[in-house]
Order: sequence, then structure tokens, then C-alpha cells
Amino acid sequence: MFGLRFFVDPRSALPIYQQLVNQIKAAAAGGLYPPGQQLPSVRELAGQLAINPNTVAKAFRILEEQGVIERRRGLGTFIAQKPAVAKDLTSLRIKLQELLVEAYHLGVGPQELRQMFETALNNWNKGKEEQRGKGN
Amino acid sequence: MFGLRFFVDPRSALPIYQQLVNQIKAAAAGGLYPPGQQLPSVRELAGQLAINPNTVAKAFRILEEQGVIERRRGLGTFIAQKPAVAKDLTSLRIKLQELLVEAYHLGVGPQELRQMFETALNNWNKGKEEQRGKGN
Amino acid sequence: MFGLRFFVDPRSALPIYQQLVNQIKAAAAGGLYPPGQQLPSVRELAGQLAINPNTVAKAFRILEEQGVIERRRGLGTFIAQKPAVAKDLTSLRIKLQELLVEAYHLGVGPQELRQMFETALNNWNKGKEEQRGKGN
Amino acid sequence: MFGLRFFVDPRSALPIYQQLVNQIKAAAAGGLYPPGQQLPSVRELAGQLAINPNTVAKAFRILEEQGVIERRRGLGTFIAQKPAVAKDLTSLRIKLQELLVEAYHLGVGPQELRQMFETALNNWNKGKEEQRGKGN
DNA sequence: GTGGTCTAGACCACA
DNA sequence: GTGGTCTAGACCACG
Repeated sequence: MFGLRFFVDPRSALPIYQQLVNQIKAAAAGGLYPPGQQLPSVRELAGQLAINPNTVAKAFRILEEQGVIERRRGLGTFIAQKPAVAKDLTSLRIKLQELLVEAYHLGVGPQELRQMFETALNNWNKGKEEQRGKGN
Repeated sequence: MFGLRFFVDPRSALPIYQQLVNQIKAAAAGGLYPPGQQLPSVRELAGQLAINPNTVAKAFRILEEQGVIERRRGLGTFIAQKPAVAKDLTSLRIKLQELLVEAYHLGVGPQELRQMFETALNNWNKGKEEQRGKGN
Repeated sequence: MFGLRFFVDPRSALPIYQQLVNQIKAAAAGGLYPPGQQLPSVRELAGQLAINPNTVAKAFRILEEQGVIERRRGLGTFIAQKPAVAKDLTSLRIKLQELLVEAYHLGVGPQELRQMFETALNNWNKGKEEQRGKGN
Repeated sequence: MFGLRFFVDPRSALPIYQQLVNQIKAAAAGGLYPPGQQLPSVRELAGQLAINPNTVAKAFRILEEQGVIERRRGLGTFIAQKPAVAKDLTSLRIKLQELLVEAYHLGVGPQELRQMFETALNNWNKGKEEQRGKGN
């Protein structure tokens, strides 16, 4: 539909399947992949990225376990309908802590960090609105 | 002096050395380890955590590369003096993005996330003040 | 393909891993290992040199940090594509100073040193051309 | 006589005694310490640098073995008279090779390296002349 | 005493 | 198959 959207860096310390997981989750969160959107097939994605199909399959399996995507036999893979349930927020709190710790060690103070946070939040909302606009 | 401060989970998917890196960075950021403070020796920490000294040494090596600690042969390991230089903030931006993505997939909206952010920021400052108070 | 290319001296004051680092950098600089070339695996090199795989792995880790090689899990180790960016030349300046100091203490004067420098430079270029010729 | 001339970095990977050896050799080569010049005593130097006297003693022992300094019992330590004998130049050739390898991996070409070499050579001679001038 | 190097050998993750 | 992690234990260099 829109050609290559993902890319992987084989030299990264992060496993390729993890890079894929992160990117697909980010694409969904950013509004590029709205709920119900069909994803490329394992083979197609593997071909585009020039990586092993097993690696793509592993990423899809993890995303399915996390409830991000749904696989329908014979049809393909789709972005899941967002479950409105607020599950366990532990992972979110951990990421928040990690953010603060990283900021400390880079010499970024509370004020500067708050500003970065608000900027990121605004950009995020803006991106989602633009995607919505596209659909009209 | 105050017994066990760190702990590791050998069954975690996160490597032990990485768990140690994270905890020591968090302890330093939280004010538990002020700049110049001496850390437990490799052998001592390995003994406390019941892990191999090489694993501790690896964590220390990574922390030194990140500028968090300094190792001096024959003397010991110390929390680095803060360089105060504003380095590369890429890693911080990445963590911010990860935070937003995680929030999205857990159904946490911007308002709720902002509240969590402010709460975490306040707790962090409070913790550091308490540490300062201890020193008096 | 061409048998043993490296060798280490376990009795040297220089750590084995450092000897390996130096030799691999020299081999790459001499044109024996062009960018993208695959290196022997950790196990294979350890076997050839009769040293522990961990020691080879440490050398590889350092070379990767210096941007000389790239390690890809499950695939192997490769000479990095030259980044062409002009980085920090401090280490080079230090080596130059060391050269002059060494020359002084060996009673080698400026003229003689200049001659040695030019000779080494010519040999270096010649060596690289021969390697290129081999490829034809 | 002229206060602190040397300094050591306890955080460096290079052993302190080696840092001292290098600096004293460099000072002698640069003309700051002409042959016959008396060096500070072990205790004095250790006190100035706030390091262990054993460390200074080790540096002096190595310098004596290399023929850079001479110790006269009851009198002190002195820069040796330069032996005009051109000994083994192997160490010099090795340093030259290291210089070329380092230049390659930093993307510094032959022309640029030659220029740096000539500049360093000129600065070196200039420094020595200035020192000579001071003595008049 | 400290950290640094190295070994022999196990098990796991990745592609 | 590759590299990555971890262990147990030895020996060395440094200050």
C-alpha cells in the first residue's frame, strides 16, 4: 500500500525481532496503523527488509501476546482493536523511572525534562490528528 | 555499612550485569550515591549478590564507559564527578518515545500520563532532599 | 583460506586481547581486510591461536567500540564500512609525540626520523597496492 | 625550582608510574630537562603529586633501566648524559607503524599525516631552542 | 587490599 | 552455525 515503512539495523545491539516489535508498536501508537489495519504478511515483510522470515514471525508472535495485533487464519494479520481496559501499569512506571534516571545522568534537570515531555506529547497528538485527517 | 542495597534476579530475561547497571545508575540518580562516593569492591558485591565477580566487573566496565563511575586500580570504584557537559540527548529522546508508545498500548491518555510524570518528578526531588537531610 | 594470519605471545607484557586488537587493526590498515570482509569466528580464531574464546571476544568487543569491526549475532564479524567522518585526532597527535620522544631517547635526529617516516609511508602505500592487485 | 611540572591522572587506564615515565621522557626530549639536570627526590615528587612514593620509585627505576636518568647515592637523581650510540631502533619502527595504523583508522591520509608530522617536528625543534635560550 | 587478565567449560539467544 | 552470558577459579599488576 505505501511501500517500505519499517527498517532494521542489523548492526544494532537490539535483536532485529525486537526492533520490529518496537517499530510496529510505535507505528500503531502514532496513528500510522489504526485499529483494524492489515499488516504486510510475514513473507512480504521479510522480503522487504531482507531478513529471515523466522525473525518476522517471532516479532508477530510477541506482538500478538501483547495484544497489539491479531492474526486471523487465512486472512492475515491486523492491528488489534484497542482494549480500553487499563491493565497493569507497572511497565509504564518502570519506563518513567528509567526516563528520570537517564535524565539525571545526562545532566538534564526537571524543568528541561518537563519541557521535553510536553513537546513530545504535543507532537504525538499532532501526528495522530494528521493521520485522522488523511482518512477523511 | 548498610547491608544489602542491590539485588538481582538470575531468572530475568535481562542479563544480570544489566540489572546491576540499571540499579547503580538509579541509586546514583536517587542521591544514594553522591559523586566521589566509593562503591563496594567487585569481590564484595559479588559475594553479597551471590554472583560471579566477573559479572560485577562487567557491570562496572559498562558504567565506566557511560561516565557514571570511575575505577582506580588498587584503590577501588567511585561514583564519577558529574561532568556537567550537556552530551548527546538521543538516548533520552528515545526513552521518551518509548514511554509514550507504552502509554498508548496500555490505554493511558495524555492527561493521565502527564499526572504520572509530575508525580514521579516530585517523588524524585523529594527523595533527593531526604538524602541531603541525612547528611546533616 | 590462507591459514594462520595472526599470532600472539602469551608471555608478552601486553595482554593477549590487546595484541589481537593491534594486529587486526594493522591488517585492516594494510589492506588485508577490506571493509565488509568477514573475519574468522570467535571460536575459530581462538582455536587457531590456542587461546580462550572469551579472550578473542574481548578483542572483538574493543574493536567494535573503536568502530573497526561490526558484530552481527548469528552471522559473524565483519570489517566495518569506513565512516569517512573526521573524528577526534587526539590519539593520533599523542602517538606522534610519543614517536618524537622515542626518537630523541634513541639518539635519532630529525633528518633520520623524517627519512624513516617517508620510507614507512611508501611501504604502506605499496602494500595496499599489492593487495589491490591481488583482487584483479 | 619551578614548582609542579608533572601531573598524573589517577583515573587513566595507564598506570600512574607509566604516566610519570612518559612525562619525564617527554620533558627530557623537549629540552625542559637538559642532561645533568637534577630531578626532584622520590619523596618530594610523591608529595607534590599526592601519590605513593613506591609509585615514583618504580618510575625512576624504569627510567634508570632505560638510561634516561642516573641515580647517584647521597646526591640525588639526574638526567643522564645522552649516549650517542644508536641502539636498537625496533621500538621506533613499531611506533611508526602504530602511527600509520592509527591514521588509517581515523581516516587521515598520507598527505595530511605528513603535514602533521612536519608540524610536530618543527614545534619540537622550536621548543628545544627556546629552552636553550633560557639558559643564556 | 584493589581491579585486570585469562582459562575451561556451560548454557542461551539469534538468524 | 554465530555471538552473548555466566560460572569457578587461577594468577598478575597496581598502589
